Amino acid sequence: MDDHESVKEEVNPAVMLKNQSAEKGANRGSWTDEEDRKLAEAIEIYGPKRWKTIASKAGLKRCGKSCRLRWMNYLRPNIKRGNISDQEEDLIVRLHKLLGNRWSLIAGRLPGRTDNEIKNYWNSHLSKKVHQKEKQSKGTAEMGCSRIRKKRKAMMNEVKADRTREGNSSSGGAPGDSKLSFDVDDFFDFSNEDPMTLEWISKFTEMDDG
DNA sequence: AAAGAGTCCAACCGCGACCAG
DNA sequence: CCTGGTCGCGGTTGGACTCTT
Repeated sequence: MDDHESVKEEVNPAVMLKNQSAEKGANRGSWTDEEDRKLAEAIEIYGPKRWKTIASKAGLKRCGKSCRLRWMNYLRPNIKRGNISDQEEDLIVRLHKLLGNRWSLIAGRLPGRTDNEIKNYWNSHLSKKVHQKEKQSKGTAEMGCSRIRKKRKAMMNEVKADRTREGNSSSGGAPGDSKLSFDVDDFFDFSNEDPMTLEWISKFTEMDDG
């Protein structure tokens, strides 16, 4: 397994600087093609689970976590990279309004996109955009749409109940993470909706501006 | 052309949740 | 029920790249 290590040194010297402070024996920093290949092969055999096993079986001096991240954000099949469309961007903004920084949930609604990519995209593009927009369009919210109200109310009640149930047990964790009794997947499942009915999301989120 | 500033994005870290023993 | 191992998530970092002066 010395192969990829030497490759790494050649390929990315900057990484080695980082590695100097890293724990002994573990590779860190950017992944090489060789490492990617080994990881992909191991996942083909063992499946995208048991990351620690995969890391060792693949002969990678990486932790399981790192392998998982690499797979999820880069090597996974059907992954879309870059070129986030206006439609996708719009959806991200709306979902962020509803969900906050729940990047994995948001990513789940955007096929082929990763939470990391969306998070990065938000931090570098959208957060500024949205802030500007918010300043511009203050006080233009309007009410309407009973479906929105129903869903919103149901959601808020659940969140509220969930929080009191939990008390103040956790300090830093995502609030009510995946514990909502309504099915988030169902809630945001737009697959059976025609584009026109997606309007309700739009109205839903607009209500928050008021 | 060079230097500095700003932006992007891959990867790491820490924490909480989950699960098997 | 408790404990240790593992996984998944969100926040953060820092090197690479691009733009501006």
